[in-house]
Amino acid sequence: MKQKLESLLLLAVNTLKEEAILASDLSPKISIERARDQQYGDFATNLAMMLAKPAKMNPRQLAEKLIAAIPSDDAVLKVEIAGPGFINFFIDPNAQYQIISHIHEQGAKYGLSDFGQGKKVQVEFVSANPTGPLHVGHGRGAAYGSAVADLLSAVGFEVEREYYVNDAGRQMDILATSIWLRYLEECGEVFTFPINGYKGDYIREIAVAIHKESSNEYRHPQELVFEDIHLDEPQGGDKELHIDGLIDRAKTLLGKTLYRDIFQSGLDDILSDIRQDLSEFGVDYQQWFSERQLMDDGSIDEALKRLRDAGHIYEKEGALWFASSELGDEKDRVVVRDNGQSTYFASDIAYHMNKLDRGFDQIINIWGADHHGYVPRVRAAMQALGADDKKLTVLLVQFAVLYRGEERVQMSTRSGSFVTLRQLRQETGADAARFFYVMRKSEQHMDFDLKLATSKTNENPVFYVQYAHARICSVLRQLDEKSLQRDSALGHENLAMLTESQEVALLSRLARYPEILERAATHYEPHQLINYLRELAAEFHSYYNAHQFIIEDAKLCNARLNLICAVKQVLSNGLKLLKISTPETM
RNA sequence: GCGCUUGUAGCUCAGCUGGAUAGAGCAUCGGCCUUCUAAGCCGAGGGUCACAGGUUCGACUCCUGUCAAGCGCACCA
Repeated sequence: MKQKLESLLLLAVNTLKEEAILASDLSPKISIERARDQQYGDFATNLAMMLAKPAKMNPRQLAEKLIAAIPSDDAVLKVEIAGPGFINFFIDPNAQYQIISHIHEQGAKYGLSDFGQGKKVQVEFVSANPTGPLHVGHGRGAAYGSAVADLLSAVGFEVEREYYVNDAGRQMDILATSIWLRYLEECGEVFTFPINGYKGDYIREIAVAIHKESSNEYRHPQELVFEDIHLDEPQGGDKELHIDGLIDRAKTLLGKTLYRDIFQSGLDDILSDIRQDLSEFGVDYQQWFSERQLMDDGSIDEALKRLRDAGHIYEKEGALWFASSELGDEKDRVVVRDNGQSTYFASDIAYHMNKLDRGFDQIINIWGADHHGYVPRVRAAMQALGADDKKLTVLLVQFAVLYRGEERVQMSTRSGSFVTLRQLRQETGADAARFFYVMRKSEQHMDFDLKLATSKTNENPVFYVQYAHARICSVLRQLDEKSLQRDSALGHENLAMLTESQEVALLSRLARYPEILERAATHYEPHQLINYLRELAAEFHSYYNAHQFIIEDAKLCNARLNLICAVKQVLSNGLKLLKISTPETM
């Protein structure tokens, strides 16, 4: 419909050009909007106001001439000038009714499009370090990332969802060492657990499992373990030196193979937990990409070689530096430390090189907002690798600040004191959790009140939308109970009887769904879909309270049933896209 | 100090590429169940869109500055 109006307006503009009212070199961008209010018709354009200046005319006068030049069309009932010079279009309701049969024909496919033309898009999200279970902070990234991916795929992009597994580096060594120490405690060794170790219960569980399987294979007396280790912080030492000493001790006492065993069982255990957690949350990945693989298969060396060949690498103070400041970063970055170890950033360069090599048209990284300072250096790396950094989109998700009522909840993975995503799901249900996370713009700071979200009663808008769906199902059940049959053909013939204000509003709302999907997808804003569903539900509830559907007049009854079935279909399509359930009773 | 993000009703937030009288939910107040689920509906009150300039026919929206909040400025990941 929008396109139709656009072409009509274009014809009008051309006519005015021929009449020399408008300069012939003028090629205005015609924009058609949905009218905000029914009194302004269905669609509106600001074209006259845009052209007023170049045409040196009063906008309203120009609007009159434009309207006169618009060819008549069956679908357009009338065209009006309003306000400072808006041109409002009133669409023939008969044209609007078609949307209902269209929705019934399309069913679950209604709203999907091939807008993306099969372009390959990779969405990488969550990618939390596998050092512990996901907490509620990761939940937002998970819900947002998967919603963005699902939206893109709904509008015709070929989407690959990926989790980057940081299975290398110091944090993982701390994890392995923490597990080993807990294991030693299981064996009966007595010592003070390092302040910088991971203290969560899950560490002990992993240790217990290892102990059960292998008994004392990894055991060493604590005197040997702690001999000559730098003191921990409470003893007046340095917690970082203390833990690093213990890591080295674990590696030497255990040897490469046994240390790797512990490391690996910790990683496997936690990663499979994360995988299951996400899957239960409706988040599934096509790819789990290992950082260690990049190190092992020489990708990092290859990436650094490419940077060096392109002249972006130099040596200083025993370390290798990437000259990222020449490419928009605020300073240069170390890629290989003076001890010969490559940095996390070096892995990331290799990782993005790998992404580029896989031939994606678009790479989307979803990061926590605390990583925003990291964006320029990754862009710099992409440019240095000879790639177009426009292929990269980084979407930042602000942290959800947790409250329990008025009180702010402090969280730390290290100390093991945090609310896990799993706990949240169990308390609120996955539906409410997803809805809540995605309801807000991603870059908006978000207060997540656990008390509110876990209070299962009212207040949670997810119920509002689901309730609309359940109500429609209930109406259809009533038909059965009254031994009535829905006659959709009869309804179809009588759609023109739908003239109540709520009915007209619903028709226009239903027709908007595909536009909303496209906009939500291309702007990476799933909350727009949520808002749409809330509005659709609100209009339905309003309709429900104002009018009866199951009535004596079979024609009107079936017309209304066709309408609410279309509403049910769209609610269902939208909720399913967001991986939120569509209950038939509540 | 520099950078990124944010600032809209008492609270939590929407506001589509700049458009017509800035909207919802919660909270407050008043109505609606002998009729398809009251987890609902109808109505009322509540706003200097942080502040000050600028661009524009038109600014919550774009630009500049100020103020405030969060985050980031490692040879950590």
